[in-house]
Formats: sequence, structure tokens, C-alpha cells
Amino acid sequence: MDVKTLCLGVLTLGEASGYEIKKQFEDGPFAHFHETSFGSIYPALSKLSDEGLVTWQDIPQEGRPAKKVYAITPAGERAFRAAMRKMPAPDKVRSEHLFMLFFSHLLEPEHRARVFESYLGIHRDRLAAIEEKNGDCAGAQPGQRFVYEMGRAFYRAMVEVMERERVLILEDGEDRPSDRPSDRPSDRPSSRAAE
Amino acid sequence: MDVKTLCLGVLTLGEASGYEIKKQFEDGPFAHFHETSFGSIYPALSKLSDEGLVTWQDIPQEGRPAKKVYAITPAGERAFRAAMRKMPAPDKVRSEHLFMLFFSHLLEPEHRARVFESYLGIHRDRLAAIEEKNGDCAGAQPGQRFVYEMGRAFYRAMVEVMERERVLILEDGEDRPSDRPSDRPSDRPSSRAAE
DNA sequence: ACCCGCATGTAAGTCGTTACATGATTGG
DNA sequence: CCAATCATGTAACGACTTACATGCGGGT
Repeated sequence: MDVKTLCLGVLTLGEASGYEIKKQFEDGPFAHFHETSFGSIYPALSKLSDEGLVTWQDIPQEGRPAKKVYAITPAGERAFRAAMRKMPAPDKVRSEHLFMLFFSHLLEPEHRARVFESYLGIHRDRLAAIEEKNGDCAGAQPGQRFVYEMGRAFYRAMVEVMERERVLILEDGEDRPSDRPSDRPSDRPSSRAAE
Repeated sequence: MDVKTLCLGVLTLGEASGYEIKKQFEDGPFAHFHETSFGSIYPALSKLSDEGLVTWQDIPQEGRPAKKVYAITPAGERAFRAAMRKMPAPDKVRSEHLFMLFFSHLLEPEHRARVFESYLGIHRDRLAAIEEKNGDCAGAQPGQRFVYEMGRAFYRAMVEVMERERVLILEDGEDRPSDRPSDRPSDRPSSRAAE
């Protein structure tokens, strides 16, 4: 699913400028499971406009730069529905935090704590943010409520585990590298070889 | 964090071939928060070899193609530790499933059910898979246990919400497109315009 | 017969990120 | 005064995915 489809989706919810669309992926309902950058949104909107799937108007503002407000056309809605008829690609997740924390025994204790606390902080903030927006869901479509619930459950679960496991991760020592004076030779057993 | 660092990390756990490294990202402990393809792993291993961060041996096998088993060198371990000293980039998630389900009111009911059930199925399977591998964690490092717990909590939370919300998502009707005979004109209010 | 799993690798292409360019206004 | 927010856009670069190329053995 490319950025064009993403933009069309946001525009089915109402008119928006490129800048506002990006905000939807930063703070809005999509923040928890998708991202985009200006470098992909603006070209996507141009292409959509060329294809007649969206229209736009320049809206001058006082004290601010004018904005280009896009609206989806009937053809755009048809295109979006068509895209929605396909099966979604598998989810993609990449978490450098978890990768690092997996190797927590190789991290210097202060750095390990920094990484862990930043990760916990991020998830706490997001949980707070998502629960604050609770009221917005009142009149929303069931799909929107569902995604909201998934987001909340996700952040809750992550915060819970981190608060529970915190001590275990942080109290343990570090496997020192062997280039520093050490008593133990590099006798790391390669256990996976025997599979 | 590039694929080279990912490979180095896997190799700190023991020797492995490119094929086996990929399996680690498919079924192994990294499966839940990272992905890679052969097209990125093989070139990465070549480069690591050129840089002296890994060594390899050809291991002929009966009835199977020979495999190139890679092992990390002391220089490789130093490089990996150095990479681990940086702050991890923010997590990246992209879920077309959730994006689609957000717009569930625009999906044809059968398709909506298909998407929902496939998503639930995937998460159930992964939860089962991760809980099955429980025993593997016995002697593992705390970081490994932590990541395991995070994975389990994640899948559990997702399955719980989906089982709870299932009826709400599946029982509701579809917002028909307006190109089909309809009683209701396209009076979609663009509520976000007034911000 | 055919597909899947094992096994490695390359080449082309897509897609998106990062950085740059520009500029006004408000808040600390 | 500097940073941030609002606002749009381009260009270069890089990273990864997809598809291709090759080949054997076992299961259905």
C-alpha cells in the first residue's frame, strides 16, 4: 500500500492539507501503526491530483503561509475502495530498541538504563496521549474504535511488561569485552551449530 | 541500524549461515520485531567478510547444498558493541491490516471478515508459537527473556482485543458507494476543516 | 509431476528518507 | 535572539524488496 492510498484514506475523513495529513500520522489515529514524511506525502498528493482522484484549493491564512487543502473526488473514493478490496500485506515492525535490549548483556549498564527508560517513557507518553483522546471516539465508526482499542491495549501491555521486568533488566551486570584485561578467554560456545 | 549490524548481533549468539540468520528473523526470537530478506542478508555478510568482522567456512552436507557458516571475529564483536552504544532509532510499525480495519465501514462485509479473521489468526498462531518456545528461555540472558515477554504480551493483548471487539466489527453494515442507487446524497461533513 | 525446503547469490527497481531551499510568526 | 510551528516542495541518495538464476532431494 503506497502513500497515495494512505492519503486517499485520510481524505475520506475530510479535507486536509499535506501538512495536516502528516499530522494525522504523527498525533492522529494512524500514529500508532504508520508513518510518513513530507518527502513522500507531497509528491503523492501531486500525483493524485494529476490522476483526478483529488482536487485542491489554495486557502490563504493570516499570519501563516497559505495552505493547499485537498479533497477527495468520487473517482478518488472509488480508487480507495478498490484498494481496500485487496488483502493487506503482512505487518512490518522494526524495533531497534527491542533488538538492543535483546542484547542487554552486551550493553554498558548506564546506556542500557538510558535505552530502557527512553523506551518506557515513549510508551507511557503514547498511552497517556491515546487515553486522553478517548472522547473523540464517541461518534466514531466501529473500525476507528477498534483501532483505538488495539493501540491502547498495545501500549498498556508494553508498559506493564516493562514496569514488571524493569529490575531484572537494569540490575544485571555487563559482559565485558575481552579486549579489556579479563580472566575469561573467549570460550563462547556456538550452541546453535548442532541443529 | 543496517542489516550488517543485525547479522553481527545474530552471530554473537553463535555461528550461522545466511539462510539460518534469515530463519532467526522468521521463526526465531527476532521474528516479532524485525524482518529481512535474502537480498539484504547475503550482501551484508559479504561486506562484513570483506571488513574482517566475520569469517566463514564452507560446510558440505549430504543431500543438501553446502552452506557457508559465518562466525563473528573479535573485531566484529567490537564493531557490534560500538553500534550498540548508540541510541536506537524510533520504532517503525506499518500495519495495512489496521489501516484497512480503520476504514471497516467502507469494506464489503465478506472482505472485512476475511481481513479481520486473517489478522486474528496470524496473531493467535504467533502467540501459540511464542508460548511453545517458552522452555528455550530457561538459561537465556535477561534481555532475551524481556524481549520474549514483550512479544508474548503483545500478541496476547492483540488477540484479547480482537476477540472482544469481533462482533462489533463484523456485524455492522457497509457504507455503500454512491455510484450505486442510494437514498442518501453524498453529504459527508468535513468536520476537520473547522480546526 | 510439482511444489516445498534447503542453499546462495545478483540485478533491477521501487520506495521512502534525509537534506536542502524558503519564509513568516509566535513564544521562551 | 533562537527555536519551534506552520507550510510546500525538490533532489539525491540509500536501503530494502522482488524477481531471477540454479539445483538437489523428499513428500504429495
